[in-house]
Amino acid sequence: LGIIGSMSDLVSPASLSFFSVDGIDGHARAGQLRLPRGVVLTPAFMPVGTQATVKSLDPNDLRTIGAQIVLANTYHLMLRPGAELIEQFGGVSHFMRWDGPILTDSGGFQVFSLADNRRLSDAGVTFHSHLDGSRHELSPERAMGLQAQFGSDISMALDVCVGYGASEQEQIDAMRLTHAWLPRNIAAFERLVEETGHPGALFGICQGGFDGGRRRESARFLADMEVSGCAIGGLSVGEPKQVMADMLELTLDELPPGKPRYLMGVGSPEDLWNAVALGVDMFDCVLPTRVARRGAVYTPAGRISVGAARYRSLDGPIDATCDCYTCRTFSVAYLNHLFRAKELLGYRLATIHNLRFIQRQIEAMRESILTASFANARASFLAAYQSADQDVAADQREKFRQRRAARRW
RNA sequence: GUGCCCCUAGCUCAAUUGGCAGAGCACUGGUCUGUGGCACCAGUGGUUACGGGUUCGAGCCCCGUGGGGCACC
Repeated sequence: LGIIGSMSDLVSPASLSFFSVDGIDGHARAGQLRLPRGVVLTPAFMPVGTQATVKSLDPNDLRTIGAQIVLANTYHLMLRPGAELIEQFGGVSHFMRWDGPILTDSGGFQVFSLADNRRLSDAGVTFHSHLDGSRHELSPERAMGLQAQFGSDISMALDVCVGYGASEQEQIDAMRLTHAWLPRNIAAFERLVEETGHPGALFGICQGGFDGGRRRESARFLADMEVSGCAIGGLSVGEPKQVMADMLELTLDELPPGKPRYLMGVGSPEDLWNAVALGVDMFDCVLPTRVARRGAVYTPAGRISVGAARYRSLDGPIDATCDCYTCRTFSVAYLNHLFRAKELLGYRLATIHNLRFIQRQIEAMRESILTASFANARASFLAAYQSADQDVAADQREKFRQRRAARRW
């Protein structure tokens, strides 16, 4: 089949193993990740269920879509309903009746996105709840404890993320704290494994902002650490796509091939194809679910707004090649009606379609890697797929940033 | 029948002393990347009920017509 096989050793702990098969096309890899609650085939996309639910879907929907693992969020769940309650109910998986693996984000991203409301120190981060203003502290040790209470299959290290516009000093400080915290994340995690028998795995995160040298430095730092997987943080935070690709390539160059690489917060269909080509194994992103709730659905030709006037009376599915429940059952005209009427079913049907669309891309990538046809598959996808206008997106981001800054005064 | 009030974008309403006719919703297009998001960005849309008059200038003042509302006969 023209496959170059490479199998790395088990990466600790015993509950987690990873091996990958390198395709002959560039750096794309197909692999398998064993976790306490199941096996994840890579490349993998993790739907985001921040508050222990993928918005508008239930676990049956997720299974039908082909989701393998779901992401939940430490920051949100610690505030509501609280880690003690979730622990009483047997962890996030059992609480939400998703019997597959879950990954929990550490809250590091919220330190970034809630920037108005937090204070960083060497010890950790202090922030005020967006729900009731109450004060909370998050440290590497606490983040690990919470994620163990959540019963996470994969815990994420607490890191510090900065946006694209951040100053040189902010970028340096974020990396410094991320590095300082990583050994503490690991020590706390290992202590929990030993004391409570927590069966999950820990992924570390590298940062580095948008300086190539720092990106390499941070990736090398992470590469030497005793973690089960390596996450790339601080990308897809407002930078142009080429900048992200450049930073990603440098980073991957330094990461060990024997561990899964997780690109956090990505992405759009074209980003997934491009990042897999560079050697990424795992992704999560709110984009497919968020845009679905605004009536934007994916097709092989690009994203369309299903509520647009031109679809008012269109019969037939969103995408004739799609096998999802929505496409097999409903016309575009009906979806158009649901979005115009703001009916709840619209959110669910569009979310099902978008997640299935992404999952089918992921499956196509894996299949093409294993049959040594990834480069062709990627080229034909990208040739047909019209991606969203990045100039418009950047323009709007800038307007939003200015408005927010003005409000702050 | 008499008196008073009202008529401005598709809808609900602003418009300072007479001085560049606006907003929200709706409509049209777009954006969203480890989810403080049912959000955001932009755009179309006007003979200011109609006809006269005063004025450099009228949505605004005056006269008439039409339509609607309230009160009293």
